[in-house]
Amino acid sequence: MNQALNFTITKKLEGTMARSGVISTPHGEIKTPAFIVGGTKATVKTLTNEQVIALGGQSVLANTYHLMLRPGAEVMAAAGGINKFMNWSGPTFTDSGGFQAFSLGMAYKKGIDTVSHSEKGDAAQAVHSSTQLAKVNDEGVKFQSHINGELLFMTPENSMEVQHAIAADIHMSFDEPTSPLAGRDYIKQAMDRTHRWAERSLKRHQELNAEHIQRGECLQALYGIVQGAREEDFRKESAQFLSQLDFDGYAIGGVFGYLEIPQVIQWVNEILPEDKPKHLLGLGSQPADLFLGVQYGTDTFDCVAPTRQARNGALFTYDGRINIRNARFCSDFSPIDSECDCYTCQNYSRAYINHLFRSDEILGLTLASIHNERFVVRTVDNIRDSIDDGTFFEYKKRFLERYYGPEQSTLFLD
RNA sequence: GCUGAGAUCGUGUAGUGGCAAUCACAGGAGACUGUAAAUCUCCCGCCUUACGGCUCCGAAGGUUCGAGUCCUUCUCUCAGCA
Repeated sequence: MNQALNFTITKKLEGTMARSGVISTPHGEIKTPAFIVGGTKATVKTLTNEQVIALGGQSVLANTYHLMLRPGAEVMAAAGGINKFMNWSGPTFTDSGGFQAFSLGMAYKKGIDTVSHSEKGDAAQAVHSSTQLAKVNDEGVKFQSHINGELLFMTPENSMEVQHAIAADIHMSFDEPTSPLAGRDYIKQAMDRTHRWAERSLKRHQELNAEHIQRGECLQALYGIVQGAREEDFRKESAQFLSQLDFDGYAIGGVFGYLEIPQVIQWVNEILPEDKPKHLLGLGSQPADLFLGVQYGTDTFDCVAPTRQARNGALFTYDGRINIRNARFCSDFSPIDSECDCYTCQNYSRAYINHLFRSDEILGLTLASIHNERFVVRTVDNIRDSIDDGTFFEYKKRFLERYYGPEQSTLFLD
């Protein structure tokens, strides 16, 4: 294919921004909407690729910052790219490392989560913190490695160079997400910087793709990242700015939760080119994210929460989330969810998984991860089907009312 | 039987004359959204929504202004010797 990426919309859901489609990459297709599996360090934590495929994972997303630190860009290049390195044959994404400017910067050890509107704990002191491992300036982000303290400097250019060494199918431009505590002045400053970095990312990306052509290699794709926090004018400005640049797709970044999804995503998706794929960065820790994201035009999601929460014992059921460690599951021999088709639910009981967690047995982490990841992957797959057969709103209502209960679910039903 | 060492929260411990309850484990619950994360937070003698109140260092006495701590006796445990 002489194009890095091809996106075909197969069905639009009337009266909404939702659509189903197919993203074609050199490593295969992604049927969208799709949940992209978190594979930060070129591994889906606790799972083999066979398990990821069995739970329906179409594509994985790795992280440039992490792989740059270890094993390093040279090893990734020498391995022949991430697909060969981790033995994954399907489509892949890499995040640019921009998010670590936030998670290792303003948010580092400060109890700032990606959703809250106000500080909790000692977050108020974050602004004056000297413990943060990332500092941003116009040129790039100065990181102190969270592994060994080594100093490194990431720029849009070297993020792209490392991403091309990793050689995923779809890259992200280098960006700066802002803290939920940031004021409008800083949000604007970071957004403008993100725009300049988008131009620099794109330029370096195009140079690197030209080299791929010369060597007869596959082209790689690049998404531009929209920022602007929860500010309507900034979000629209950001979408407008990035629309004029020749990206293969767009990602919506920043830190917000499901309550802001309808507004934030609608603002930008009404402006971004309709025929390009849209990725919602870091959202999908719970069903409301998925339904709202798709309804307002999201084609792909990635989120580490399903696997992280699984490792910490928080498991999805159609009736809401449970903590499998709770005493009440010690002698509960039913599956995590009796309607779930995952390997774990087909073969193991709540009591057994409770025992594995209490005993610190690593199989528990794997079984829990299979379940949670299958739950979100299947939910997005079912959402796609509901777009194709026109039953999206019925499905959404039935799912969310049961999951959140009649009162809370009214927050997402319109 | 003799000698010695011990007995503090469910368990193992810290505390060696001055408001008892440190640390760990076990236990109870919660959080987690582009992974710093098999992590973090809270509770964990009794009562109390909370504020706070009441207990409590094997048992009983004693010394002392004051004892988990010092003394006496007893009970139990462990080790060694018979």
